Order: sequence, then structure tokens, then C-alpha cells
Amino acid sequence: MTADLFDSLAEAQPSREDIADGAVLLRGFAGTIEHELIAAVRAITAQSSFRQMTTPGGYQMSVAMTNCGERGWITDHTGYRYDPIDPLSEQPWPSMPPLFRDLARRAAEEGGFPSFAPDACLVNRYEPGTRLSLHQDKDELDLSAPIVSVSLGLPATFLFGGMARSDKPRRFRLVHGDVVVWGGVTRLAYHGVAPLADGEHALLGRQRINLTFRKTR
DNA sequence: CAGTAGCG
DNA sequence: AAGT
Repeated sequence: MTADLFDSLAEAQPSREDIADGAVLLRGFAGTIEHELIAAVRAITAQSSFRQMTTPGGYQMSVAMTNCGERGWITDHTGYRYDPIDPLSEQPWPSMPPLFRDLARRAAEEGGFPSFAPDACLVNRYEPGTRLSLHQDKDELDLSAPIVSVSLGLPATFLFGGMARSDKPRRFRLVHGDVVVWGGVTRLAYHGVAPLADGEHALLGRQRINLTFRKTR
């Protein structure tokens, strides 16, 4: 934890909203370090570009993705997995910026999950009209660690459902700087993002960037 | 509702 | 099945 980050997060006065048992929405939690986060995303994508992946069914995801950290989440026609190598650059994923680790750890702590040590950060780029259908994060070996999700840029509607795909999801509006943490009994909750509404964000333009931190093993 | 590669 |  750098002193600067500690200070800026300590100065922030995010509100907390419990959205489910073991799931919390920290409104504005990342807002004080927005410029540093965006600069870090630019550095990451300079090495490992955003790309639209193809699912096992042969369909292209609308959301463009990249990763940083020891392992990155990827999908292709063979399935879903974490891989230490970016198949596009054929190099290791960019390392996880200390700022990212610290933010994720601190958010997890606020959410009731101390000592969160993510080894993977999926970086998602949503443009107007793109979405992520309801799914579970279950490619990680360590399901005791929470998921930490950071929103930047355009607002989105986060869908948070139950343990069955058929459970009707609740809808939460996520804006720039919001962080969602979920784990424990909701670790495998179905979740997704509704099609992004068009708009213009002062720092990111017509896009939403989402950082999702996981401990994969 | 559907298709793949890889593994046992 | 993070897809249509």
C-alpha cells in the first residue's frame, strides 16, 4: 500500500450498500484515484490489447477484454480458462500494478474479506450496446476468495441474481468509481451487465471499463 | 437451445 | 455456454 493511495482512499467517504448476503456495493470507493487507474489501464492495453474473445459455442463476445496479473481469463472455442500467457501477444500478461492490488485488497477488506490477494485482473471494455449475459465466475480454484469489481466510465446496470440461472436478478446502477465485492455464500451468484446505454463520460468517452479481481488458485 | 477439444 |  503506497502512502498516496492509503491517503486518498482514507479521504474518500464511500457509502456502503449491502446488496445480498456477502455482497456489498461501495459507492465511489475508487473515485479518488480515477486518473491513476485510467493511466494504468492505458499502460496495460499498450502491451496486451483489448480483444473480443469467442466462446465455446462459436459466438463472439460483445465486450472486449484483456488482463493483467499472473494469470488472465480467456475463452476460445475450446472453453474457459486462466492462462499465464496472452494468446494475442504470446507474452505474459502485463503485471498487476501495485495500485490495483492495493485497491482490490482494501475494497475486499471493506466488504468483509480481509487479506484478499488477487493473482488475476480481467479488464473489460464495454461500448454502447455491449453486454455480459448472466453467468457464474467458477473458473477459479479458490472459491473462498471474493470477487472485486471496479467500475470506470459510463454507467451500467449490474444484474445480480441467485444461485440458479432462473433466479430473477436484481438490478443495480453502477457508476464511475463504484466497487462491488461479493463472496462467501454469494461467491457463485449469477451476475451480468445489461446492454450499455450510450453516453459520454468526461474521462473515458463512450465506454465503460470494468476491472474484475480474482484469486484463481 | 447448441458444439469443441481433450482426456480417461 | 461470459453466446444467440
